[in-house]
Amino acid sequence: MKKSATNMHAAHRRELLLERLRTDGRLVAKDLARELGVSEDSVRRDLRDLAAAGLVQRVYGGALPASPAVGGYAARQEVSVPGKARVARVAAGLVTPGSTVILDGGTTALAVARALPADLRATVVTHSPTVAAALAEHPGVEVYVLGGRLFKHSVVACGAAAVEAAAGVTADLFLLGVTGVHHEAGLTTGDADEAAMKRALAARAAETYVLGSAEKIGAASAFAVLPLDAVAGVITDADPGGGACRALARAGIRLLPA
Amino acid sequence: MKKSATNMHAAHRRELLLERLRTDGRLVAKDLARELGVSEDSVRRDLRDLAAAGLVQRVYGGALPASPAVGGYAARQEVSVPGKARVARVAAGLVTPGSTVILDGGTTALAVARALPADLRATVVTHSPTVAAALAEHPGVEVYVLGGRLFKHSVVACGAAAVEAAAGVTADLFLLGVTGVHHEAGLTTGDADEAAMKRALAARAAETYVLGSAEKIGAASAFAVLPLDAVAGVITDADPGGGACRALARAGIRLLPA
DNA sequence: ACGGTAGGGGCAGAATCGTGCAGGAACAAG
DNA sequence: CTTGTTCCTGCACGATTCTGCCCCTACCGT
Repeated sequence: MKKSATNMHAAHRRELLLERLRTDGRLVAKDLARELGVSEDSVRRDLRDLAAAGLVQRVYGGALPASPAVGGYAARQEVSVPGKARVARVAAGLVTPGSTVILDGGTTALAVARALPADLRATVVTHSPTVAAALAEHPGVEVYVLGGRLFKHSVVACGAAAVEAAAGVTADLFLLGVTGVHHEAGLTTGDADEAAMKRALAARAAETYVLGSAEKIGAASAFAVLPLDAVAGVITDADPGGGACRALARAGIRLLPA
Repeated sequence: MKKSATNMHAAHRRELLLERLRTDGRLVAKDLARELGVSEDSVRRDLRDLAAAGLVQRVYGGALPASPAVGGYAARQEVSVPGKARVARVAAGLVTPGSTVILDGGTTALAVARALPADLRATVVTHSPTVAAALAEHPGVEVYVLGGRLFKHSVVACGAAAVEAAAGVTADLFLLGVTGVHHEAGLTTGDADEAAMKRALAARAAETYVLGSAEKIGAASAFAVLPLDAVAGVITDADPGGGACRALARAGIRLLPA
């Protein structure tokens, strides 16, 4: 059962590699090995063959798109921000095998779902249909969807029913996506119901980490989700020396570089 | 095992394989053998013949779509069967403005979601994250997602929690997707939990219509969902003069041509 | 220059493939 | 109703492919 899914066929794995290349703009052999659940040798072999076929350009430690144009047309539905992928990869590393994780909605959380190792055995709770659909690809991950009224803008379940459903959950970790991480305004988002939902989720997890790609740092939206000191840390690819980051550091926030 | 389901002819099984390929984006010989109840050798032979016919691309351990372009993530949600689109259009026409509709999971239901008029004002309840995400594009549709454990194969919420969540819903119409519409076996699907969920949804709607594209008519899967006389009708693009359709008509089933 | 890391090749085990063979069911002809 | 044919299916066997690990060499960063 899990055998067949773990035992990814070479051809299919290469399809994934190419798709991944379009998404991230580059391929790192080490990460790929971990996330696909195969040895680095196999990834190396795949990259070698793909390079031989002219589909990728081999570089030390990984591969790049064969032609610069190939990497560009990725923007089908999401902005291919490499920083977001890095944040997602670090966040995925926080997920301990066997643990229960609440995964927020939004494009960054979706990237986290895709960055989870293919053979990871864990339980993921999410109120995002999009994230849930993505996790259907991970045979070892038990997925629980929280139901409720769908908030169309970010495609997540919100409202009283969703908050109530969240109350029945207990998790080790919550990976929270926001639109603003500000040293005074704290963590903010653009919708009141969404903020309440995120708050309810945070209350059900032992630890909360914020997915804070660079463009979020120093920004503030309309509705407060949580104060900064309510979370265990912020995962970000922003320049640690930048003003916004220093302000956060002064506020005693733990920053995890991505 | 039930003879009729196990003893399916090779031709029919290949139809299932092709549909499965469109759904999953890949075919794994081992899984197929287990799920279809035949030996791996037979699956291998089918894959070999399909590859010879140019319908699939053979790879080690399974098969991929013949054209690499249709194998990606996007194609997985694409409904490439024209008949399915016709069924979906007819089904979408059954949705009255202002009414409340329960929409099932699966590729056909997804096609229905996309076939709904862009300016439709209605309420849609679904246990499919994929369908919910698609409906986020419809600003006039109020979407309620039913939560629960995610059944990975068809990407729908199932289990006790989902059934319980469904109990709180009252709808005018339920558009039900199944894998088999058989004059004796009734409406069937491939998973027991999924069958229970569909049953729970049918109980909450005043009327149930079945999304029965041609390849489903006359087929039977392992688990019974409902008897044929429990539904108001079957929407299908199958030949009304065909044997399977005539058998259904003899059973008193209302067939809506698509 | 040196330690650490990545790449290439070989090797053994495991999984998969292709083929031949025999049993059984469906079907047509007698 | 019986018989012969055809097709499908499952099992067994050898051939092929894939994978992970080892070792050695080449390259990168300090």
